[in-house]
Amino acid sequence: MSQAGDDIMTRKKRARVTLEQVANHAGVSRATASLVVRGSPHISKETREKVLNSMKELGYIYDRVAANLRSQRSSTVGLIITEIGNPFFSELLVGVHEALDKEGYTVILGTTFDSPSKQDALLSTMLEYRVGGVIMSPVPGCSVDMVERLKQWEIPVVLVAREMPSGEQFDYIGIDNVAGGRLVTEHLIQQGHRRIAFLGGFSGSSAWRDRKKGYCQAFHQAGLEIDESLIIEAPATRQGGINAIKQALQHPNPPTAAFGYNDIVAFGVMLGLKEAGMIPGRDFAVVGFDNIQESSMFNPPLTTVSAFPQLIGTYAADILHQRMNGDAGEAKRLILQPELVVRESSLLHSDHQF
Amino acid sequence: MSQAGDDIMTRKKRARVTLEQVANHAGVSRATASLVVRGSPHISKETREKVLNSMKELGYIYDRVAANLRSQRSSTVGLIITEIGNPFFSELLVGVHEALDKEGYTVILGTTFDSPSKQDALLSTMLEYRVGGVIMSPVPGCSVDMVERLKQWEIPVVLVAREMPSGEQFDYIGIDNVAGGRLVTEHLIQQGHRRIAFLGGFSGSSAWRDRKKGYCQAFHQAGLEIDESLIIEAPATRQGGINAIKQALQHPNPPTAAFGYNDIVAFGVMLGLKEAGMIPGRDFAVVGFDNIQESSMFNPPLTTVSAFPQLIGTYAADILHQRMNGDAGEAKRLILQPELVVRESSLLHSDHQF
DNA sequence: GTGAAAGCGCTAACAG
DNA sequence: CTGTTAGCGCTTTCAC
Repeated sequence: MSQAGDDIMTRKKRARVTLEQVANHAGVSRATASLVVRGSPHISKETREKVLNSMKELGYIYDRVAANLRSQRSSTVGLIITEIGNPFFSELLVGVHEALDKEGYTVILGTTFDSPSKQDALLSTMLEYRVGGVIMSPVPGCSVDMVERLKQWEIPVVLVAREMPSGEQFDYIGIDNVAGGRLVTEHLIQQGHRRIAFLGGFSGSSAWRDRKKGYCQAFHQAGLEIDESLIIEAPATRQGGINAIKQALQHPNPPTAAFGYNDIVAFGVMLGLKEAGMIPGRDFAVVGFDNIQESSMFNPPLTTVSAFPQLIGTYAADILHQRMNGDAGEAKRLILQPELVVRESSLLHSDHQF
Repeated sequence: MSQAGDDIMTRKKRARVTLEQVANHAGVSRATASLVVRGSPHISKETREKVLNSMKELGYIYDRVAANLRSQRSSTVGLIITEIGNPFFSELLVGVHEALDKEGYTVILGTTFDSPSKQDALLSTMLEYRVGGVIMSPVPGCSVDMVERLKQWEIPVVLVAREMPSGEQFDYIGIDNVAGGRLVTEHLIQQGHRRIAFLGGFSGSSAWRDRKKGYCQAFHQAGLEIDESLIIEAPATRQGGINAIKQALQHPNPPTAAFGYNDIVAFGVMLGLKEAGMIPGRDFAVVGFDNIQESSMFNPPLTTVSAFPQLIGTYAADILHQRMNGDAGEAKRLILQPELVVRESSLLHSDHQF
């Protein structure tokens, strides 16, 4: 449960200056010095300056660990994401970090790599470090048990980007994946496509299920039938996209367009097409999901749907901040509406620059 | 110096189970329970199990904050980078985080956005949180003073990617920017270019100065003269690249090729060229630096130099780990050799796929 | 092998 | 406004 593991620790040899030493040096009590450190207004100017001088002179360093222990508070928050490598999450991280930083919180980072046991371990660690709150993107198929433990200790939890089964009790910020899936698929149908593959990602994730739902809705609304064999699960990576499109192309009645679970998959799909001698955006339409920065820079530029990761992060941080300040209202749900961004990868009639 | 700021804190209402309660429940002393928690081998099997059962039953959570306070150790490390938005740093973060995680450390994250005062504040915060070590990429023009404070408290510091003036006392991991700059420039010269702009970045950063040095070396070795007016400083962003190339194109004797300070700048340069009606890779050669993931996906694919950010992160974490375990040897310098990656953006004679 | 007592550096509650 | 006293939850001697 704890495993101190002596080898991972560092012992400080030179003792720090303590508040007591500062107090002695300044000729006041520890309590007074403490008040000065914390900027209390009930301190006379002279005393304050005396103490501040002593602090400077002795090279005093405030010990937040001790202070937090005594006061039973915390100004750290945990951020748990699945993968920093994915730009969607690194942009989300930017939003969270920037907002929390502004409010004076310190961020402890954890990545699960989609492993439930890793996620549990991270949540434990965060509990052990007495974080004041947690922002997390749960791993697919994650059980509420562990996360409920946090709730039990009145540590607010804000979920981002992915929902959790029966996680209605938690605040959630995400985008409308159903609407996003529908937007993308409607666009492709409007471009004349009838056989549209849905590639990459796994059905374990709520985002996948919702995007697929939107995909299906668009088909139904257009009065078209869905060919389940064009829905191919694969890791949400570039390689996953490459493999998925290759499989799709071997279909006896192959698709003419593909909806990648996210932009990374879509990149893979385009690379796979090129390897197969096809030109994405001319011979085959591709769309993605997320609108990460590089999607506009790909060759050809990728049609996709904006998922506003940074904004999600900012909102999540704001809500967490409110919760940590005592807001005990009902669980909030903030669902951003995605926006279709049409680029060349899905416009087969267009001429490319190259 | 501390500014507790009541509003950023959260008070826990429900008290945690303490080790004392576990000890009582199990009918042993606090000290014994503590030994069990830490997996001491000097405990009888029965006692251990009794205690472990009580822990489970009561829902005990180890309090690392209290433990660290008492034992004067720390298993947290601080990671300070300039910007998470830049893929170079997010890949570096991946390397650091993965390696530290494996060793059981917890990472506190900070970003400076290249602001020296922000960097100082972050270092203070990390000190206040009693981090056991710090990995940082110093802001340009950063003074050693603040960082020396850490050294003074025997908190090991490992510098990554950027050096610090008179920072020889610190471990440093980075790439050979001089060699990288030379590689890139030699390549362009070999392609027949004589007027090569060096765009983006600021001379305040050691990486900039070194890359420029390499650029100059290549010119000298080829017996060519350098035109200082083709060296244009600008923010190391896409927009910076756009602006810099526009300025360069207005030169009475404009360049035929550009070396972007990093890949992001190079992307901007290519976008700027397109806006000016030129086609990068056909009318104008562009190379970057870093070889971030998206450089292979750009249109056209970008010639660049691999800077191995993730590897740098991994090495930095390893060295820090050694330091935190008492390795007090001389400051280490690990300089990775960059590798030229030739792609279409610099091969004017090649035919593109589009 | 286990227990008793002391104390890490700080803040809280109350006096004055 | 400032000082006194107690104690956060844990680890560390040092007994036995």
